[in-house]
Amino acid sequence: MKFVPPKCENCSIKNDSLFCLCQQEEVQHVSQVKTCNIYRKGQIVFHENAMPIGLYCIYEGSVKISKLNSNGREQIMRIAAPGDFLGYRSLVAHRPYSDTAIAIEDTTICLVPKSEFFNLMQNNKKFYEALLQKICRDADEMENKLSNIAYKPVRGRIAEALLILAGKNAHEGKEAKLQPYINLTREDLASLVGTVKETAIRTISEFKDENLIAIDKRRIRILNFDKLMHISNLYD
Amino acid sequence: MKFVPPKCENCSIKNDSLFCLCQQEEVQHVSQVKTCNIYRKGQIVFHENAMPIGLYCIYEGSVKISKLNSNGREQIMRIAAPGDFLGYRSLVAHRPYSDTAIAIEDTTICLVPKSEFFNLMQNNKKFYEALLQKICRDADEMENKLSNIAYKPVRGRIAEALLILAGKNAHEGKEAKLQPYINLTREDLASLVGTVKETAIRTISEFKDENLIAIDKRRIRILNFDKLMHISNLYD
DNA sequence: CGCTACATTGAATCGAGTCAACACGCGTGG
DNA sequence: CCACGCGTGTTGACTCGATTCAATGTAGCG
Repeated sequence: MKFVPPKCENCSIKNDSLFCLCQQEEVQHVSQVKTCNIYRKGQIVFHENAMPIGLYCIYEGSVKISKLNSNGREQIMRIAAPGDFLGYRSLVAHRPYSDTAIAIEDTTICLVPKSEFFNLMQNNKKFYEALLQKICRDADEMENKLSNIAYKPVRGRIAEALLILAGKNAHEGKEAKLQPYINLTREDLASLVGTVKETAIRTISEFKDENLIAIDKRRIRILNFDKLMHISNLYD
Repeated sequence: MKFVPPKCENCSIKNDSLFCLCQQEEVQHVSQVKTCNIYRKGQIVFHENAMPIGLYCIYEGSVKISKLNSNGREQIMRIAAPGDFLGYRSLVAHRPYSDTAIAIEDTTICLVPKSEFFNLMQNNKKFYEALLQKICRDADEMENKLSNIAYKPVRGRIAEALLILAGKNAHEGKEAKLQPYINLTREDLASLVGTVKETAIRTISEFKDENLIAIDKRRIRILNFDKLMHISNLYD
């Protein structure tokens, strides 16, 4: 679905993205060659094994990056929010996507063509290095997540996930903007921490009973960050 | 402990490493500025949170790259073999190590100083790109491992780990050299797949009973690759 | 209004972790 | 040369967190 987007140079989330490292004229050029789409809730942005055609940049909404295993179960790697790039790793490595990206609400996403992306990489050293460092940081986060799933009980993993989701949009150096509430299905939340819907629900109920979170209209709002933080660091 | 190593240009595992992308004179220069150490079994090569001082390249032996969680439990991320580089991600990102590297047998490792490494990165585009792609691939592998630990039962994870360990030294495009046998402690094997010693041992015994592997002197030799492959792809 | 997607709760089951005891092999020192 | 200790491997019994299965509730929407 087509959509008339703002110009990149005026884009409200430009400074939340890596584009904040680009020159005015670079951003203007990106703006000219980009395309912009609305993806409805549940719609696929790109699919595992497909070859990348460009760099996706989320303008509004959110996207889950996940992997389907041969069991048919979904493992969500991360939730991407406005200002986040998608698929840069596959793009940089000239490889097919290793994950699938699916909109979890109606989401507006811009697509910067591959060629333009590589132009930026080659001509803007800062941009290149920031990207490289982002990739390294991604790998580190993945390692942490791995270690967590292996050893941290579900209760701690859910607590951690809630904190991370609430603290979305924390970008390089900038203070995290806190989201007022978390709006993921229980199923997605479960898949994000590597468990099943029912277990996630039970844990959430516990948290509610303990007054750590509030639930209105299925959406989760965090009441007690400190306590959740503590639970998230407990190992049994 | 000091050790007189071969010159890099004559090093037998040069072509198993990313140095195969370097010019003769580049390799010679690396050889002049590198230092070489023997690490005894159990000795730490570098420690989580320390700042990198250079690039480690394994000449002989093997090293486990792991993370200690606050629970005191170790999660092994990967086992590195001759020709593998260590710590490049932290080096590239100018960040402290996110893991600890420990020799799991007596191991000879060369250290290329940071400055020399960055020289190579800047002057040799091929080397740079190969490194970048390696980092991307690492992240992909980590994702797979994550998804596995979340959903694959221990039996499948052990089967997979055995296959990977047996197929070490598979480098870009080259055919994997098969290791005759796997020589990890049960504890390390357990930590690699995210379980405990006892469970790993039980699974290994099962495999032995099913004639999928043989054990002599504690070391594991794979007898039936296909069947193990099949088990590794089973999800319950 | 009724369909559909999502959320919730209970009961039964099971995979895997924990605890404890013991076996084996190897190197050191008496 | 043997005894001892230590690191590692092995096995059994018990426990428990988490998944599975099944039934039911609730909200939003055409």
